Amino acid sequence: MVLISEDNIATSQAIAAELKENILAGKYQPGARLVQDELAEEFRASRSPIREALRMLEADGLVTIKSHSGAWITELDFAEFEELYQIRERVEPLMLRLSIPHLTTKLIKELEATLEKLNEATTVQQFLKLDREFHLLTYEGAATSYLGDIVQRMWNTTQPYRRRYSQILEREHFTSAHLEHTLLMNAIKRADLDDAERILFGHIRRTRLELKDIKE
Amino acid sequence: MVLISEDNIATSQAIAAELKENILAGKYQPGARLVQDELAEEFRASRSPIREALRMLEADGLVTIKSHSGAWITELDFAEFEELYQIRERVEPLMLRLSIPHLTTKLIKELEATLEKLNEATTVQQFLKLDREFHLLTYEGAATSYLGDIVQRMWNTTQPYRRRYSQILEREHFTSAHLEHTLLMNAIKRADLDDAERILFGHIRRTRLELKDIKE
DNA sequence: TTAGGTTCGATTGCATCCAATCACAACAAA
DNA sequence: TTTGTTGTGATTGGATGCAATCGAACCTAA
Repeated sequence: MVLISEDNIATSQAIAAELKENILAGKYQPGARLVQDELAEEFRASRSPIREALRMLEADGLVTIKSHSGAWITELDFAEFEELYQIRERVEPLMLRLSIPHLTTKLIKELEATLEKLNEATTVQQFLKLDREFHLLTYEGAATSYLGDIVQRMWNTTQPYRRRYSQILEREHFTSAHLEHTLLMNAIKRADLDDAERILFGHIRRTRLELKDIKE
Repeated sequence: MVLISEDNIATSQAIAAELKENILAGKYQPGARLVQDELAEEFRASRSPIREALRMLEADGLVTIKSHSGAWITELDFAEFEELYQIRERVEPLMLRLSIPHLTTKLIKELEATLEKLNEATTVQQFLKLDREFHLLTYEGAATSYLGDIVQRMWNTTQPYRRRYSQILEREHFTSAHLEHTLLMNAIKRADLDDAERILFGHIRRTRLELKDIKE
């Protein structure tokens, strides 16, 4: 009798998962080449599951495949980065709206704990990690099948760039973020859907514009 | 000297493209099983490119793969269908906004021609085909790298269901659509971004709600 | 009858080998 | 120099064979 249906994961999926971790952790630079043979050796597998894993990561937006040529860590120019933020502005408020009514008290406590740690973060590293954790937690209540994928994908592909750009952000940015996070938390606790949407929209939009300023 | 860089397409890509056409044309019912061996025979290829093609279609949302089990034409329950429409409401107005400023006069003429044909459509088949054509054309000016994929993906996966549900829509629905399309066309010609966004949002939303009514 | 276990055919997943393609360097011609 | 051509090594793409896995029918025992 099997209690937990462990869904016998294929090795291609395991490889994809591990590669994904590595990429998100910043092991590879955007634009870095991924050679099938090298990966095969690294993961002690043949090239077949590697190829499949690369296709999966392509679907996640982490890797870009060019036929007969190779695979690279996805690289964004600033226009693409900006585009992704514009999509986030539209899409994440919807996800938040769908999530809030189903947030359990346990999740809300978790959220508050994360927010507290986020406010005490001293390094940019910590800030980014906890910021991601906080926002994705606010979406936890949304039982979606597509929206969640889209949102995750955008957080994934923009990850290396958030890291890169955040280094040069002014202190002001972080205090604004801090205030907005607190407002968002309150709106969530009040279950005020419209207000929460509006705050989140503004939060993402402001970040986009500040990053754009840096670029110019 | 090669003038058109024909980007030597791998057979896996060709297979993916053809399969995609078939699926969108309704050759397979949602939920239909896709067996690798059968497809391999049909396309006179081995299973390797078939597997890759299936992964690509999975990324397009057209196919759902379950490990060690098989691939099926993606099937949506009504909740998922509704979710996709809610995403469309948020995302397509953005795409329209990014598109309008770059629409050439040639494209606008094409749009008007399509709209005219759309208004004269007599069968549901024709209506669906031209409706898709019209809307996707309005986005043609947007030079996006991600948004376009997302939007296309949603039109793709909901295609069989639009076909199914449209059969039972009231005449009223089509007259509303007709009016909204005309308003949209005018807003586009005026390059009135806000108005265009609003009309499109309402258009998608109304469709979603009418389809929901049918279901109940 | 029904719940649980077992077997077996069908199908997917992976490894290996060979073919196709590309990128780059070396060379030739203007 | 610059442009075009040709070869060659590295790498990806595809075919094939075998192993792993699933699920459904069949059996067994209560």
